[in-house]
Amino acid sequence: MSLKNKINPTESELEILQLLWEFGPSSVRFVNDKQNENKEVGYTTTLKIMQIMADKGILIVNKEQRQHVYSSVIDESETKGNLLDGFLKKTFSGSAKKLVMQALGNHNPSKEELEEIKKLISEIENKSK
Amino acid sequence: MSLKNKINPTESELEILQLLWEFGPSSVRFVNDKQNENKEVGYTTTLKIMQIMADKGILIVNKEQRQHVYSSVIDESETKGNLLDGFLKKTFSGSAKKLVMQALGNHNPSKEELEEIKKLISEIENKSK
DNA sequence: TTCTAACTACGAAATTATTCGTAAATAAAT
DNA sequence: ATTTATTTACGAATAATTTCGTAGTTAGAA
Repeated sequence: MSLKNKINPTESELEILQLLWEFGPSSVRFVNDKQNENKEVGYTTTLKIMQIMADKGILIVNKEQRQHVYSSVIDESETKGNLLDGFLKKTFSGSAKKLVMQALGNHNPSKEELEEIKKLISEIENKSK
Repeated sequence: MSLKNKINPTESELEILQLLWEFGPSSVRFVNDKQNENKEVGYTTTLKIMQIMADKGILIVNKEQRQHVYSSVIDESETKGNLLDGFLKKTFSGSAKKLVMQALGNHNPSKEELEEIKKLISEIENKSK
């Protein structure tokens, strides 16, 4: 994909994407059940949004069975990268540093998390040598 | 402020807040001019949103002069922290680590940024000793 | 076969956020 | 003093997203 097709899922679209990324291709029923573990969401609401996503080309549908099976077409980390980018611009004037520092400062990361991050930093440093 | 008043500015509210945080108490005209350096925004649009924000208690207005002067009531880093929190939940299942790693991985931070982040990490590590 | 339950299709209502037009008030300029 | 420009007030139009009701269809159970 050469020219970026900047996909910006809405909030409820993202919610559904997260489930499809985690559990793979799923029926509306399955997705709706998962959503209802957290908060009440009407079945037809989930259906409608998944249909809209399919229209937009974010999902593809397999209609061979009566229970249609939906799968995500878009890549998880690419999409999250885009979302992060937008959030970064809007909230931290595009500075990853500011965001990272706010994230680290606010969230009391565990020793293990810090270790992983330090590891990642040295990897990045080594790559650019 | 004891019980969190979870303030969630919308996108255009945040845009205005950023300006008020940077430049301090300002008139609608000033804010609107700043906005128009980037993109066209109607004057009454800016006015309306700032009035709404004042209604919500996000801004306070000084009406002594004809040009009302608006100031932010909410704290910059607290608000950004809240926004980050929400974004984190929605997009990275609340894991600051995932987000930080995505941010660092995606944004080719400069050597200086990495240094600052490492410094911050050691500060956090020392604090918890 | 007939009844019932589950599913899709569809459109409209509700919600939230944003934009804009117009009127009224005030100050500044001529 | 009259005109002109700037500002606030207000409500309505627009837009985007989400929710929901209802009808029609299909599959499975009785």
